Amino acid sequence: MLDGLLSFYVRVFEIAVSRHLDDRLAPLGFTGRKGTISSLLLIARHGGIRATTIATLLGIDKSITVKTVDELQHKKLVSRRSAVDDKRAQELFVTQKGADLADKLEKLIVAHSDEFFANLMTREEHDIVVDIFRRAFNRLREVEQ
Amino acid sequence: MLDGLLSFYVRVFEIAVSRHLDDRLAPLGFTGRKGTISSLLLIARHGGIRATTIATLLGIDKSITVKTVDELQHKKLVSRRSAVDDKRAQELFVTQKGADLADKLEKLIVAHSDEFFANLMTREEHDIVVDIFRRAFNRLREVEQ
DNA sequence: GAAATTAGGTGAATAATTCAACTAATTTTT
DNA sequence: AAAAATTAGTTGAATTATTCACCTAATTTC
Repeated sequence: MLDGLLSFYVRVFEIAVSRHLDDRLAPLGFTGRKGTISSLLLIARHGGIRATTIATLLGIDKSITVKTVDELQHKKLVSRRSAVDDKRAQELFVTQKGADLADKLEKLIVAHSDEFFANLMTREEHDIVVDIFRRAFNRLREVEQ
Repeated sequence: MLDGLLSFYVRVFEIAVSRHLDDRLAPLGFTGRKGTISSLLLIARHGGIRATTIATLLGIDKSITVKTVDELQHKKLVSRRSAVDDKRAQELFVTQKGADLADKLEKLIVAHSDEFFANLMTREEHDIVVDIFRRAFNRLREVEQ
């Protein structure tokens, strides 16, 4: 019944994978709302990215992004700089501390994701799913424009 | 960076697919917390299922399940009946009204899931992913026992 | 039969999300 | 070029969801 439903699996795995990541992160004392890590990594890799871009990329409300960035800035991981070409816009950059943490987190998260799914599917299956999802994700972002 | 991460895609698609379902459900005036629909469908298809089973299946806290069932019962969609073999346990059943709603919802959700992903991947890709996830899901539930 | 575990449940604390509203900057219209 | 509409970021309140510790009663385990 819920058996052939991709939406169901996406939900269930989201819950399970989040829990797994929390377990991995707990020893590091890292805390933060759900989109915090994704946001930090996005800023680390795309210096100058804007809050709105993060919001549309992750599919969340922009007010959440603002709160997330506030948090990251308060921890001195991220800085805001107003854009020269648009004084409304704030460009986001990681600090050195933020860059270091992003590197650490990225390694940890790649390991976590691989480990979590390694128990559940073969490497080939994993790569097939990633490939399909990657293209689907790109299409999703096009559609939502 | 987040690019090859299955955990990332699972999260992003969970957000997007939930939103899509909410849009589809809104006209029907159906409201309920996140696991409400999954719970109702599980009870409809597996009459006599217990709250704890739902909780472990969906990977959520049992207190959430209790609240969800309270809600469903209050709407006269579900009834509790204490099990003969274990007086602590409550077996869950749908009422006629619950069964009707479950049928309606199931059709709607299958349509929603198919429609959502049809825009993002081919039918073959969809079926490949479902197949992999189905087996992964079964393994996940084994592991968690 | 005592001790430990399990099912269901409660309620308070915490966290996350939504939403409407606001300012200031920018773009579009007229 | 002034007026109108839109956009980026932000705030705060209301709502919703989740976690957690704890409780009772029933059942197992020892």
